[in-house]
Amino acid sequence: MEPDVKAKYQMRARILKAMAHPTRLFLIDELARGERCVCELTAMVGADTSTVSKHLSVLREAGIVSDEKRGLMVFYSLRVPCVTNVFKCVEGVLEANAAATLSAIR
Amino acid sequence: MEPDVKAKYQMRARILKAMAHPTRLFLIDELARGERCVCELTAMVGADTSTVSKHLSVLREAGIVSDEKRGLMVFYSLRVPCVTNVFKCVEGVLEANAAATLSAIR
DNA sequence: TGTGTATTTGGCAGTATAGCCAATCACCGC
DNA sequence: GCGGTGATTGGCTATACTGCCAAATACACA
Repeated sequence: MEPDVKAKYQMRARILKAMAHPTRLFLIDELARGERCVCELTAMVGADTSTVSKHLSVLREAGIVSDEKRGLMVFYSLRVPCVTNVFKCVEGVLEANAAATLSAIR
Repeated sequence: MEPDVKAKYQMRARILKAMAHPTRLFLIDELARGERCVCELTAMVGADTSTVSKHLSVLREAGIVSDEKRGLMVFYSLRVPCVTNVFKCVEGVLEANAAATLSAIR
């Protein structure tokens, strides 16, 4: 693989890696519904504030979400709407897997 | 997060995690063009055969690719075509990032 | 049966990631 | 300015991933 091609796939992988975590997928899904502050998200996730904050910063550094400080609170929102399309595909894989398992049993 | 909701996101994350690696993205992209044997892919990637084989098994276990042995060689192919749609979204994020960087400079 | 080729598996060392706690920073109201 | 609240950062340990080498497996053909 040539260096420039490799760089291209590294950039793509960086984005996907940022998404590839259960908590971060949940955060994306929730932010697809509208902006949320860290406190709300922390309550939903049920983990330490610092943990959620770090997950959000991973998503921010990947350019998937953006943050905006208003008073004491920081509000996060989805920056790229199509991210939810990724979910459709992922669920397509899951369905295909389920179908394959089903036909294997039969 | 309730256990069943958590499980849902863990499954999704498993699929994305399988994709989130430069070499594996390259393999997916190449397999989108048609089936390839391990030897071909190894030559293209330029890594050890064992390394490529392990990457392929990660994709297989996630249900993204399927393998078929014919003679000495094993041919891999994309099992779910929509995976390439994910790329479009990822590139959308990359473009948005680039645009943001650009406007920051100006 | 034996040799050679294609692929997988086991094992190891280096690196990265996750999640908690503690400490710090940023901002508001008093 | 001061205390209080929301969020981020630093640091630590446990866990997972990567990529190579070496060994094992699977198959074809002589």
